[in-house]
Amino acid sequence: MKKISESAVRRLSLYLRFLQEAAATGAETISSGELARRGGTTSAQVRKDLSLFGSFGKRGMGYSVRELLREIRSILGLTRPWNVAVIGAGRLGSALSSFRDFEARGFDIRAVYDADPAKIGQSWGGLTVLPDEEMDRTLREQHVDIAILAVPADAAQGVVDRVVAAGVKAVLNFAPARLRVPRGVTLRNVDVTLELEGLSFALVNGKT
Amino acid sequence: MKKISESAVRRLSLYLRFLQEAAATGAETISSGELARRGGTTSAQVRKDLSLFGSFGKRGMGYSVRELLREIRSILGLTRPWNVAVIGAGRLGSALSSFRDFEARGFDIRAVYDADPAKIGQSWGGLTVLPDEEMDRTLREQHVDIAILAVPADAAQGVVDRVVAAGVKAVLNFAPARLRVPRGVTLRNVDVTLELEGLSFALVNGKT
DNA sequence: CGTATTTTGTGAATGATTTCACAAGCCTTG
DNA sequence: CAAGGCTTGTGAAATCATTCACAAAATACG
Repeated sequence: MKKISESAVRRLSLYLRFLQEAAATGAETISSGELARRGGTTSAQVRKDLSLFGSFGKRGMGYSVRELLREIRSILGLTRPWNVAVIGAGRLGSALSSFRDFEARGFDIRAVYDADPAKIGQSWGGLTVLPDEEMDRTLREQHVDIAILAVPADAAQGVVDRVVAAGVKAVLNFAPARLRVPRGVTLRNVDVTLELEGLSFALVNGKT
Repeated sequence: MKKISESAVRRLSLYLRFLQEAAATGAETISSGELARRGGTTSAQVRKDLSLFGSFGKRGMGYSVRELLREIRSILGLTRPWNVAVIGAGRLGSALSSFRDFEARGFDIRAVYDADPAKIGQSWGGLTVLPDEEMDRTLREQHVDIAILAVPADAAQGVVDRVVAAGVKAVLNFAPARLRVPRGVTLRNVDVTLELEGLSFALVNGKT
C-alpha cells in the first residue's frame, strides 16, 4: 500500500466533519470544490487525497454524501469503537474526560487514572478515578487501544512506558515532552506551548 | 526574507526546549547532532533550520547553549511578553488558564471570559472570570495579542470575529471548527478529535 | 607548528507534496 | 439521442522540504 502522509489523513478527518455537516443539512451530494472551500484547500487536493484510497465520485455529479461518509469512516478506522483511557486527573485530564464529543465519534473513555490519593475515587460522569497501580492490570482487561496522557512532563516517559507495556498501541501526549515509544506504537503530541510560540513567531514576523 | 515553513518554526521551538534542559544541566555547548537526537531528526536538519536565520555555531565545537538560547528566543519573538486572553471558562478554559508553564515562557494570561452568568465572577489563581460583554472593551484596554478559544464549536466563529475586531492578531482555537480570519491575523488549531482520528487510522493500518 | 579530529554551513541531490491541466464520464435539456 | 455543461480521476509539472556530502573552520595535542 502507498504511503499516506500525515497531512492527508488530517484532511480526510476534516472532510469527514464537513460531510457530517452536509448530511445534517440534508445534502445528497457534494463536490470536491465544496469540500475544498470549507477546508481551505483546493479541489485537486481533495480529489488527490481521496484517490489514494479509491474512486468514490461520479463525474459531473460529485460525491454521494452518504457513501463518502461511509468510505472515509472506513478508511480512518471509525467503523468500530475504540477504548480510550485518560491518564492524569488534573484539570486537563478532567476536561478531556468530560468531552462528550469523543463518545459520539466512537472513542469510548473506559478509565481515568491518577497517582494522587486525593483524586482517587472521585467520580466524573460515570467514571471513577482509579489509582495508577491498577493501570497496568486494567488497561489490559479493558483492552484499551488509545491512552491520552495528561500528566506532568517529567512523569510522561515513565507513564508511556507503562501503557505500552500494557499493550496500548496508540498514545496522544499532552505533556510538553518528546517521548520515545517502540516501533509499532503510534505517538501524537499536542503541545500547546509550541503552538503559542508559533503564534509568537507569526506576530513578530507579520505572517499569516 | 525567505519563507519559513511552519514545521521549521515548530522545530525551533523544540530546540529551544532542549537548550533550556541543557542549560539546566550546566552544559556550555551543544552540537547539532545532540539537538537532532533529542528532537528525533537529523543533524543536517538542525543546521539547515538554524541557517535560515544566521550562523550561530563554531565549527568543530557546536553551539554555545547560552548564545543559541538567546538567538532562538529572539527569532521566535520571545524576548518580550505577550498578553493572552482565554475565552471560555469551561473545563478546558480552566485547565488552560491554570497552566503555570505559560507565564514562565512569557505568555501572560490577562483575562478569562465566559458567557455563562454562573461562571462570571469566579476567581481562578488571581484571575476573575469576566462577562463576555466586557470582552470587546477589555481586550483592547489590556492590549491582548493572543486569544485562546475554548468555546463550543458553534460559538467559535462569532467569538473569533469579535476578538479580531478588538485588535487581536493571533488566535489559538481549540474548538473543532474551521474558522475564517482576515489577512494579517494568524490562526492555529488544536483539534483533539482530529488527533484521535489520526491515531485510529494508524491503528487500523499498522503504521508508526 | 602541524596533524588529527570534530562539527559547522551549505550547495546539490533526492524525495515528498501540491498544483496543473485535461481526457473521460455522467447528467440534463431540448 | 445529441449537445452542453459539470466534475471526477490522474499523469505530468512545479513547488517545497529533507538528506547528502564535503570544504572550511575550529580545537586539541604532541
